Amino acid sequence: MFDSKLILSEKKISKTKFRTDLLTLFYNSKKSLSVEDILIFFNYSVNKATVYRSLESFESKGLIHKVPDNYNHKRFSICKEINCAVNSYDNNHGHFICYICNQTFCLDDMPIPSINSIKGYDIHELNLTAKGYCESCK
Amino acid sequence: MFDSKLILSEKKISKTKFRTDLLTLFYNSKKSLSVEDILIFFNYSVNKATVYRSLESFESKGLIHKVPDNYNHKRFSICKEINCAVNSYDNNHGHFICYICNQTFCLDDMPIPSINSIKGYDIHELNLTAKGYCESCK
DNA sequence: TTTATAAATGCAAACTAGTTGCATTTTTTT
DNA sequence: AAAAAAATGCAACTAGTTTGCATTTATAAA
Repeated sequence: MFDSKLILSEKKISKTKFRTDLLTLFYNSKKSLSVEDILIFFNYSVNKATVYRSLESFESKGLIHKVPDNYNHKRFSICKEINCAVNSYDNNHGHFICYICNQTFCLDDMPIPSINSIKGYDIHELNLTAKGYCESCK
Repeated sequence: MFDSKLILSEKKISKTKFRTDLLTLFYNSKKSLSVEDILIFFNYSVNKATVYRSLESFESKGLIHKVPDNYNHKRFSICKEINCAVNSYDNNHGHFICYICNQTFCLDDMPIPSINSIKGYDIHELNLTAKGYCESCK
């Protein structure tokens, strides 16, 4: 299992009640989370600026990674790897966004092809995003 | 060559001076265009609301297609196919965004693998976006 | 060509996600 | 227990985008 407080310690992030609960929420959630999802979960008892700042902290320490979102809003998933690539979409796998529920899923089974360059472009990152109907919505 | 007025007629879009010039700009541009790019080109002589509404019109008629943007701003390219998939990124090819100039290029040479489903997800669209350094910036 | 109908435009105001400054509180370090 | 550092709440702000409405321009009908 995971121990949110221990993980926050290791990453040198202050163990406030909110950040501990937020990290636990990420570990327990099978879904990616938007700022709105988080505010709803905490019944708007936390300030949105705090949410944004916590997410930025978690992301910069490699605890969570950005995932694409149908509305181009900020959305994150827990990193399955110990240390995620910082400040970019996790580039190990593709993502899937459902037309109906707008949920973003990590497709661990869909590895991204490794292409280093094409027609003169020097490629450093490659993101693969699928859209359609997820298991519960189709 | 192309005839912007004829194309607007075919798509049943009013042939105003601005829309004709805008479509011509798209046809002449090797680059994708953001709202800001367009405002600059027209020296801010057109209202931004008009730009947004024209882009929406062009996109819904399949004349232009959305491309990914480093800042999540609206950005479009002319459709090379006669009828683009409406209201989505053109899904025939990948896109490349340059770290330096933030320009988005269509990678016609990078076809997107055809995957219909994976692990229970019903895939209807697949977008591939690369980032790195473009020819002029590297 | 004139008339009427529909679509496009400009402007200002509104909307919304996200950010920032600052005073206060909480956590960590010593 | 005291000092230093980090996190929080709040309000104000930013910037891209959208909307309502009156006016102008383009299209279709007579």
